[in-house]
Amino acid sequence: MPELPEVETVRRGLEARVLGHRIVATEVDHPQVIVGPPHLFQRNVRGVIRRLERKGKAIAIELRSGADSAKSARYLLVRLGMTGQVTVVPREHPVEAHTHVRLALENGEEIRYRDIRRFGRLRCCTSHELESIFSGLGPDAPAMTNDEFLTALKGRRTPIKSWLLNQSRLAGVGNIYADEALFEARIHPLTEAGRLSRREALALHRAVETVLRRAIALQGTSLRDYVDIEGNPGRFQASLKVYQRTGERCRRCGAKIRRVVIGGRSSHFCPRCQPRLRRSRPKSRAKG
DNA sequence: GCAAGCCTGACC
DNA sequence: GGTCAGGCTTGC
Repeated sequence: MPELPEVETVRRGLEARVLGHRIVATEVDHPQVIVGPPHLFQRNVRGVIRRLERKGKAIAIELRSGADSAKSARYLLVRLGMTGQVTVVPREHPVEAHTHVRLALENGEEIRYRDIRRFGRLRCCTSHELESIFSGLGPDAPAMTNDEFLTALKGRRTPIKSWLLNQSRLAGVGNIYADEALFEARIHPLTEAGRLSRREALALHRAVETVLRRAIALQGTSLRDYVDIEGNPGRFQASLKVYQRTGERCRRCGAKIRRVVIGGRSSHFCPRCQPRLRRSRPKSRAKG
C-alpha cells in the first residue's frame, strides 16, 4: 500500500527520470481515475516538468508550457490509492493490463499510471487548487515539532490508531506504518489519542519518524502491488514487526501478535509489548 | 468475504 | 466541529 515512504520513493524516482522533460501527449484509457472532465485533463496535462513535490501521500508534478507565466503553472496531482503504480518506460514497451493513463514524453518514454483497484486519482489543477488541497492535509510527521505533535493530539477522543490514519492533522501515515509505529512506541492502538502521556506522545512522534525514515531508506514496503517507477518492489516488508503477522511470534518478546479491527481497519499489535493501560479519567473520584 | 485510501453524507 | 459508516474496486 502506498504510504509516505512508497510515495516518496516514487517522487524521487520521477525526479531522477523525468524532471525537465516535456509531456507532449496524454492518453486516458480509463476516465474513472481522472478527477474532472477527461478532455480537459488531456488538454491541460502538457508541458515541461519543473518540480516534483509531495505532501503526505500525494505527489504534485509542476508543469510549465511556453505560454504560461509563473502564475499560471499547472499541477498534476497523483494519489496512488491502494494499488496505484507510476512507471517510466519506453513508449514501445508492452502495455500491462490495468494501465489507465499514459503521458508521452518528448524523449520517446512514457509515464504510465496503472491501478488494479482504481482507488487512485489523477487530477490537473491550478496552484490555487493545489494549495487548497494541500491545506487540508496536516504536515508530514518529520516536518512537525514535538509541540505541534502534542497540540494535535490534545483533546482527541478517537483511538490513537484512527488518529494516525487521519490525514488532516498528520499526513502520510497509513495502516502499515501506523501499526509499526505504535509497536515501536509500545502503545496499544486503542489508547485514546488525547490521553497519551507526554512521554508516550513524544515516543510515538519519534517512532513515526523513525519508521518512515527506515522505510524510505528501503524504498518502501511491497506486500502485493507496490513497485517504484522502475517496477522494482520495496524491501521494508522484511522489517515489519506486527503488520499482517497475526498469530506469529513477536520479534521482541515472543508473544503472539494479535489483530483487532479499529475504525474498520485491521490493527496488529503485540499484547505484551503494547499493553492496554487502564487510566483513571481526570476529575473522576474513586468509587467505594 | 476481505483488504485498502479517501471521499461523501449522516449524526450529534 | 468531530466522528463514523458506507461505497468505490478486484484479486485472492
